[in-house]
Amino acid sequence: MEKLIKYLLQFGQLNEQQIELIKSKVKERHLKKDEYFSEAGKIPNEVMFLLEGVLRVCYYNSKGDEITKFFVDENHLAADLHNYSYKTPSSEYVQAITDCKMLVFTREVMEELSSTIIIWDDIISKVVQKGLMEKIGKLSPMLAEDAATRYREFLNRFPGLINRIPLSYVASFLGITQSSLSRIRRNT
Amino acid sequence: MEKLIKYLLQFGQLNEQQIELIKSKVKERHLKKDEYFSEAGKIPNEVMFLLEGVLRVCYYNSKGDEITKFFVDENHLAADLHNYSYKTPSSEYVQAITDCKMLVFTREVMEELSSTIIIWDDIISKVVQKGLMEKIGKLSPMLAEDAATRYREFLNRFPGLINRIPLSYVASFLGITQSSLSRIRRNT
DNA sequence: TTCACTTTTTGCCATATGGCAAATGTTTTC
DNA sequence: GAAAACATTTGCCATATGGCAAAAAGTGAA
Repeated sequence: MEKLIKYLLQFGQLNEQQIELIKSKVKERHLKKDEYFSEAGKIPNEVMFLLEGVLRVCYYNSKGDEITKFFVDENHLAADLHNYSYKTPSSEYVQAITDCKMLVFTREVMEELSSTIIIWDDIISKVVQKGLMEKIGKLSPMLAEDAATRYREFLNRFPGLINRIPLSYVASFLGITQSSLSRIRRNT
Repeated sequence: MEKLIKYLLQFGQLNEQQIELIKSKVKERHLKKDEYFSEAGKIPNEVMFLLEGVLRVCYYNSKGDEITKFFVDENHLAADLHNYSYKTPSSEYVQAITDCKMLVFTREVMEELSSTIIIWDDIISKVVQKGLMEKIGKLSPMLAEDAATRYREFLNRFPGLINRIPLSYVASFLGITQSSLSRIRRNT
């Protein structure tokens, strides 16, 4: 829980009372490997801060292949922001790749914190902005490189992840097949 | 100028006086085709709202090829947010692809508006958030598709752009060579 | 340890894309 | 309108990646 508070304090000041309020509202949740945090087709009503473990965000592409769109690692806030905001059904699902421990804010809690803590919306919007910029930073250089370079980029941008998750997920994130990734790894 | 105000009002209320202040501070700028809005290596000190024309955001990848990272079209706010915020030199440059008309906020103006208009930061942060989400929406599905599908996606996501810009830029945005793009277009 | 199961690597060949240079088409300039 | 400059397409062949199936390696349970 302290991790979350420390994280939030980077983005704005909170007094003791506010911190206590946040702590009292947020719920801890555990997911086993392969369990789902959220499913496609449902309206996302939660925002989550990942304490331990790794998640993947997935969808099905036009060929019907399951694609790993993004990985979420520790100490990051995660939500399907677009669909959370507009209350529209998500087209992606979020699955635990390893056992996970997370803190969950329901929509009600978010709204309550928003109306109680004057600076809450401001903090969240900074958190979101930073998260989105990081995400773009990770995605954007991917397109213009060949697969081997994208793999090296992945190793740099998600350090430590490679040994914790199946290669098939990494391959689909990189936009190549698992066998191609395997061949790339051989020559590295 | 009205376009800008209309755009901003989507994100928050502004009274007449505030609108006049904004209008008085913002500067209109024109760029001819191929002129630069900003250059790599410099700290970005401006935020811009594109009224007319198309811009491209570019950088050089690891092989030294010039890559078009993104296109900016009309009625969008654009800035190298990360480097603007942290006052670090940009690694990308922004070039007009067609003649452009834009409204420019200097850093001083942004700061002045921020301290004068109570809701300014809030509006800007919403604008930025929406812009980042749109950008991710355009980038993210790109990796998992083959080049022909990416091209069709491009046509959908940037309607009307294809006839206004050189194919070489589109090719580098799609992560393929110009000749491959040409072959894809032949079979469409 | 052995067995069943999952993950990763490999082989084989098909297809997609790259690289380069020439040909063709288009736009600009004088 | 002709020449020059630029943009796009095409041909040729090399290389990268895909698709599929089998082999190999790794993992966990009994």
